[in-house]
Amino acid sequence: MAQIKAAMQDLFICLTPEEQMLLEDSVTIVKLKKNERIFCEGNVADHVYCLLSGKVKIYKNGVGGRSQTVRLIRPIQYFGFSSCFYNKEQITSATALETCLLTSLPVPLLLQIMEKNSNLALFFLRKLSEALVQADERIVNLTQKHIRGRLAEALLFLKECYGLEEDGYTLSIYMSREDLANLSNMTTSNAIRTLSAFAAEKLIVIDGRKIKIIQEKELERISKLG
Amino acid sequence: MAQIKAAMQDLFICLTPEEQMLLEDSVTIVKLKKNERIFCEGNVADHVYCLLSGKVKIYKNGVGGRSQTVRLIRPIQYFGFSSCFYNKEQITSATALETCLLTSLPVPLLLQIMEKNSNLALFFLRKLSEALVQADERIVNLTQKHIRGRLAEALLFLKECYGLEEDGYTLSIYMSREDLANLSNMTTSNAIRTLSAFAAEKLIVIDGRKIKIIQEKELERISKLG
DNA sequence: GTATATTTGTGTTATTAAACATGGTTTTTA
DNA sequence: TAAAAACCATGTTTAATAACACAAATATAC
Repeated sequence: MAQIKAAMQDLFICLTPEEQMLLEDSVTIVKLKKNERIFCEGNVADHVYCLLSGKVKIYKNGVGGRSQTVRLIRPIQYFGFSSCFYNKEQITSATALETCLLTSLPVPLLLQIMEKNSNLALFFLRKLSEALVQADERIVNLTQKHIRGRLAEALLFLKECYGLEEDGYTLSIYMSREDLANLSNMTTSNAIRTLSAFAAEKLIVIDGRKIKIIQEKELERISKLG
Repeated sequence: MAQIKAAMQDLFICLTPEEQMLLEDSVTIVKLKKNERIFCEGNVADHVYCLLSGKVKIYKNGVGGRSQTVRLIRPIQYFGFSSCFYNKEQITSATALETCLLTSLPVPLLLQIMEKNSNLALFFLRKLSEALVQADERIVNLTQKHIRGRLAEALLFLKECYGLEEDGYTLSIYMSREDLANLSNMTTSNAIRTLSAFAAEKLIVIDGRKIKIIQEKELERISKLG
């Protein structure tokens, strides 16, 4: 528990000692296997989640069962809170991309604390702001850029979000081509094809699911240009 | 001022009488002409706006100067707040679609009040939640639906957002085809063409910029199907 | 009220990306 | 370990949409 409090210190420092104890008592912690679902569209949105380790994708199923990843979660990020304070239902789904350690906080308790303690409300206000800013950026990137631009953007985003391995080149997330396609709003075929094209142009090196970013500047150029 | 307080009562009832007075003193009210800009990308985000009358579009300029409308604002909606609590800069632009009456609230004061009064923080928490839920929906709608689906969706959204005229058919917003295209993520040509197609299919009636929704059910079907 | 600019409408062409097909890999599992 | 499943790769075809061009209609400015 001390470790969890340490990890979630940004949240816990908003609280009084009494509130901290209240929250500690009702936080549950879960270990998830790869591909396990955390919640899905239509579920009652009665928990806010904090990812302690691992990687999570948030997505929506659109027309024809096509899945669109709306955002990715990295450790010590909160998620699932968008619907809690407005809708009663989740309007997205969340799935573990690899083994994860996850805490869940009950929304009624959070609301109860927020009513007295505005620090906590302000905490989630900032998180929501951040998510909204990123959603707005994403709307434009996904709609206006062409395939190469979207894939370049996605690769740079993966680097930004999850970082690189010790070699300083390899993305530390290994995604299937399908997941990459869902992130970049394209078909799996086109993700594969465009990835091959980038490799042929020596912008990246592909080794199975491992992707090395070689020419980041050029990827940035492609991403900016659209 | 009494009228403004009445219009913004959802916000004012969150406040103590003292806080109400503080806010009243620093609220400014502006009248805007059609096409006047309220803020643009990169501006310091130091105000939250509340639209009292008129219509406002929030948009981003993407690659190649193409503009993408990310959301529309109707009277007694708040906007500009996404960046305030996270970024210091606006990441979108806002322009009046017609003559508007607008109040602006200084962010530092709002934050000052929120620190003591969590009702206000919760108020904006709900607004942000709502905006984020809608942004997530929008990501999927704009990326996965085809042109007819996107335009049908846009028309239904305009009805939902701004309502109809007294005849019960005519959209009460008159947009240029270009604005409609920017809302639906397509070129102006395609907006014109698809609108003509809908008219030929008797789903709508076009009279200049006036659009009558005739077969709403069928538009819903087209929108859902993609 | 006329000239000018902007918007709308429509046809044509070019480009982009999806759909489909097929074969080779790798991973899972029985 | 063998069989099955899932995934990756690539070529071909087809559909969707953007780009371009130009005329007509409308709005705006002087």
